Amino acid sequence: MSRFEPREIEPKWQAAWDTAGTFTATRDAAKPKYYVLEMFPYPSGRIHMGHVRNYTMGDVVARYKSSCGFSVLHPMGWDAFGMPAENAAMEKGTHPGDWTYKNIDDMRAQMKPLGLSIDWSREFATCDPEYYGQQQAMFIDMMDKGLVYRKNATVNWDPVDMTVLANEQVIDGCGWRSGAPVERRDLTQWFFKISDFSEELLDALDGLDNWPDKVKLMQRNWIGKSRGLQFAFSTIDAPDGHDRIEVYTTRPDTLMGASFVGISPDHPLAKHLEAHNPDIAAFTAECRKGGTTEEAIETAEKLGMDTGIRVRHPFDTAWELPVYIANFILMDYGTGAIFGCPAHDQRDFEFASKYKLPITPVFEPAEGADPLTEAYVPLKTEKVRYVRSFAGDEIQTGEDGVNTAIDFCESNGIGHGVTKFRLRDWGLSRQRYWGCPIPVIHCETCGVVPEAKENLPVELPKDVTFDKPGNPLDRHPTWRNCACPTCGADAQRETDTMDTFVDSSWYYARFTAPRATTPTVAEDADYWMNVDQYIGGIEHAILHLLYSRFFARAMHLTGHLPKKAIEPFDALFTQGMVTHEIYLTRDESNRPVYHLPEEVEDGKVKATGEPVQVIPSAKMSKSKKNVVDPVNIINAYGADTARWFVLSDSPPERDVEWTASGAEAAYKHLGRVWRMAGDIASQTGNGEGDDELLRAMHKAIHDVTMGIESFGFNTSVAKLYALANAIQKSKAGADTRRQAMLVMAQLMSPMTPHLSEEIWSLLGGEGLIADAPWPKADAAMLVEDTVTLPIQINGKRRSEISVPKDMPKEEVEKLALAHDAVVKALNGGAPKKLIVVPGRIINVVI
RNA sequence: GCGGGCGUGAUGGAAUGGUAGACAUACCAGACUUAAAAUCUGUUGGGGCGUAGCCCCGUGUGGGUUCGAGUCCCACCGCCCGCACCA
Repeated sequence: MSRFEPREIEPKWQAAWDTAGTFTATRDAAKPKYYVLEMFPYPSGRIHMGHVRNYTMGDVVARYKSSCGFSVLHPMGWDAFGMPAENAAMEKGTHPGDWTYKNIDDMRAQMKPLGLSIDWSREFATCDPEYYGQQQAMFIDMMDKGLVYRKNATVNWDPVDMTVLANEQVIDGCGWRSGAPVERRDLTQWFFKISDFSEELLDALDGLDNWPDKVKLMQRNWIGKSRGLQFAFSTIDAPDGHDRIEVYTTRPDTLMGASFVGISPDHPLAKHLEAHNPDIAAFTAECRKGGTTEEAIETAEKLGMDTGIRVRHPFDTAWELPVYIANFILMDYGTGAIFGCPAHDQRDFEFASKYKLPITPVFEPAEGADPLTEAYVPLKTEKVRYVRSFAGDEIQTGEDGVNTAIDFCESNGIGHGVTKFRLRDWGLSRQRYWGCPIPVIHCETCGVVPEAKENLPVELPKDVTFDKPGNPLDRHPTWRNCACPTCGADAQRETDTMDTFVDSSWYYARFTAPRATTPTVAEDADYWMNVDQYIGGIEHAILHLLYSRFFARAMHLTGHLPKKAIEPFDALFTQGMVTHEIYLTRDESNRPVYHLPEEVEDGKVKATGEPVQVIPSAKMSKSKKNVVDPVNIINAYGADTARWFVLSDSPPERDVEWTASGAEAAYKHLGRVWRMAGDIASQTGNGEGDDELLRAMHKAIHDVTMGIESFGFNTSVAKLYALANAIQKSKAGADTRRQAMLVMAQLMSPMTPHLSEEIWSLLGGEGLIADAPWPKADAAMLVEDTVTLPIQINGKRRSEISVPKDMPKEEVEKLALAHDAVVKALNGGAPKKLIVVPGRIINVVI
């Protein structure tokens, strides 16, 4: 018997699948369909272990569903627009398109040896004009439906490079290349009206039964529906046109604890004041330093400046409150102005403490709370006694208090109750080259008009330079010039391109008809949509998934998707990352020097013998050099080993740490299975314990199937280890062992398809294992005749008894009470309580 | 800062509120071998005792609910993800 040689087996079976067209997805009215999709990759040029894990999981589902009789669609494409291509262009002088397509070729070549059951005939890249042209057509349709508009929005501005920076390019408030402190600047930008769908996107989450609760919860909080009071403070000594400051609050019940009014540095009043007051201008300029992310704003030191303006409290016109400009107030949420109640809001508390503003409690503090060191913030459901309530000193829950306050204010003519959402419209403009051009034309007479559909795609010009920062489309000599599609006069193209999230918000629909000359084709979309199982990283829990949900709705409104597809992903699974230890040594100046895993052996750098410091498990990243290249693993052990390893041990939703010993172990196990199959192939004759082995086999069918169905691939793998052990130990006859081995090969086939095909053909299975129907467990073989029940005394396990499976509860109780350990513990007395959970446990309470 | 998640032996992990540690890794011991590798077999949460057995402790920390908690609730600690221009 020769050795287990994946390098011989794997290409052979991949060729066999190709020849047979095993994975070509076809519309088949006679079969139920199943659409499994993994989040498509960005073509960085190298696949990494995270890809291997993601696509292997999808492949397990795809192959399993195919065996179960579904017509499966399992496609692959490339999320190909984005900044890295432009960065490469700047650094290496290559064109972003050339760089991207080269990377795609490289990655496809790295991916194919994995033996994924992908229908490669449907492959596309989002930077293909055939794809983004259809996206432009949809953009125009969305304009027609009023889902697109322009408005000013704030961007990160690098004052040295004179360019817009992505959040990622802002490091500690400074531009990543220039190092200059970033400023916030307003630009006119394109927006999708996702906020029209706030309520709908929120409510529809309830119907997504096969999405993780955590993702739905994150989306709910992101959409952020709230009920509150909007009202105005009247100002004293404020400039003309600012005699009122509109405020939105979700806690109007704390209005009697107001101690100041805060406005955003971008509030119209602040902007008016800074134009006339150099001190205020200096302060707001200070506030505008740093990046635009909410994180940067919220974690910055809380700064405030008294404007000198005062407002009157709505319930007591003699009560005056100061108006502060504060850097933590967002212009994007509510009205850009708040009232501060330091006694019951921690952030207001810290602000009031810093600027020596009064702290006035509205309700009695909680037991043990110290109002001098922190705010008392009751839960919505918590009952509180109001001591300074305008609506009566009552005990009620916080939520009731809010509603009472809104009612009271409305009936007294102070504002009105409103519902607000935190969700903002989707700004899709990017001042960059390598993206889908926004198909719009600026005409002096007609204004901003969409490009005519017959002129699509608006293709990116190839002749561009990246020798200076900024958008090359802006400085291209001719591309911008065009004729107005409405009046024919000379006009100019929009040079903003689309956010790459737009590209990834509808690719799932495009896979159903990837070569069509319309965005989708009705009958294909009808047949294949929705995606039955979507798999990807938890980092996409909010933005990508929310945008896709919005886009599917927009596509339905514009006639590109059926109604049923407005929630495009029926089931979602979020998988964890692949991590690895980090190895580092220090150079002469004590700076860290990172080492690749293959350069390290026994805690020492192979080349120098220098001992390494080991930092436990971290996300694989190039800069930390803790990456394992799947290509090396496949070359050394084969694809089946890599696939088996990433499915073993760790639950799919959790991070998995790559270890060399784990990969070695996976390889050894597959070799063992292969040898067992070889042994069985040459065996004949009868043995003993056939029934026992068959029971183990049926139990494995049941357990492995359950594991796959519930995304418990690690437990399926464990059950397959158990079955391998059972077959190995069994003395059963040759036919039975062969039968068990064939079933094991089938159960393993979604995970290790090449080895499974090899065993299948070796033991005389019919056709390809990929085409064989999934085995069914015989229910009769799963039932045990007797069960062992643990006996607990006062909740602690003390003994156990074996009873027939169907023994009535009363008889089990009798047996339990007669049991030695129980009799001894009772010491002649009677138990306080006797709990018998049939088939589970007995608990005697004394 | 805000939102979400996770935490179990030396290690990865298993466990519809019901025998904690399945299955693996590592270690140790044995078989085979001149030897090593490979392979096969077995042991292994910690502590204790009168050691065929029995007892105590044990799922990040501290409380709570329950006949019974790794699992549910509250607080805390640590780590991870997201925060709207990274993909």
